[in-house]
Amino acid sequence: NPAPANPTKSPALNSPTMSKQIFPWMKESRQNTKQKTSSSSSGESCAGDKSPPGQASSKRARTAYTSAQLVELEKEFHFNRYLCRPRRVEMANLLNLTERQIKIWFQNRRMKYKKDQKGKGMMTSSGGQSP
Amino acid sequence: VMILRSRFLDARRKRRNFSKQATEILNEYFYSHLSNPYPSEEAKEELAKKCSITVSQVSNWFGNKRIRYKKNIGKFQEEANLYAAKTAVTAAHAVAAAVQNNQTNSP
DNA sequence: AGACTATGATTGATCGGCTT
DNA sequence: AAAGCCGATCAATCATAGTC
Repeated sequence: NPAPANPTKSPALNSPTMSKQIFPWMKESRQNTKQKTSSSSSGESCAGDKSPPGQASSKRARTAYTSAQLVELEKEFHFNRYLCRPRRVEMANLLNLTERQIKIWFQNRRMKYKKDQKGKGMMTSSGGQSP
Repeated sequence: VMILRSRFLDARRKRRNFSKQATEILNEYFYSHLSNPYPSEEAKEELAKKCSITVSQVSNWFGNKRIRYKKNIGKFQEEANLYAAKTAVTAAHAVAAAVQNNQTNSP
């Protein structure tokens, strides 16, 4: 989003009651930045991508994965941090999720793993307290 | 489906609110950069240090703040004005100091 | 004490950039 | 050219802390 050239660089806002604008980041609710002239289902290579009843928006509702699904995914992640294509297809069918969802889950899981590793690893010499 | 889906695997329990000063610092940054409240990695690190929290927590804070702010701008109007005025005063002091400094060692 | 709101954290999913 | 990965962000949701 080309930010509209900001004419007023540093205004000396004196009065405490004003200065509220609607900057670009406050708008657009995602999934809109790229308006191709024509609308079409995003090129998905995953089979089984059910289009929402009817049509309209691709609300991509936040699907809540079941604990069973998460357990399987977690188990697989412990085995391989990365998934090969065949295995992904297998899991997609097994867990009733799309290949895309499996792929995304592993990506997010890797990020989480990395973040966790960051937090650990630096303990001076103090133990945890517990009131 | 599967209500009470986990109960475990959820380590988000035992949360503690940030100190008043920390929130103060974060809000100061947020409102003084309202046109683009996306601190760089370096800025996040600096904020994290000043607030005595982690960089992730700084990221979470800005993420939540942005979403909640845009979701209901009106609700934050008061807060926005408060911090806008605060930073204006700070800026005024800076300018005053600069001017004085300029006068003392000028041609 | 209980309902309601504020707030930090988690996570499924998207966007843009870069690599293979 | 297409597919995958990464890093950052979004947006919905969870669970708890604070307020009245």
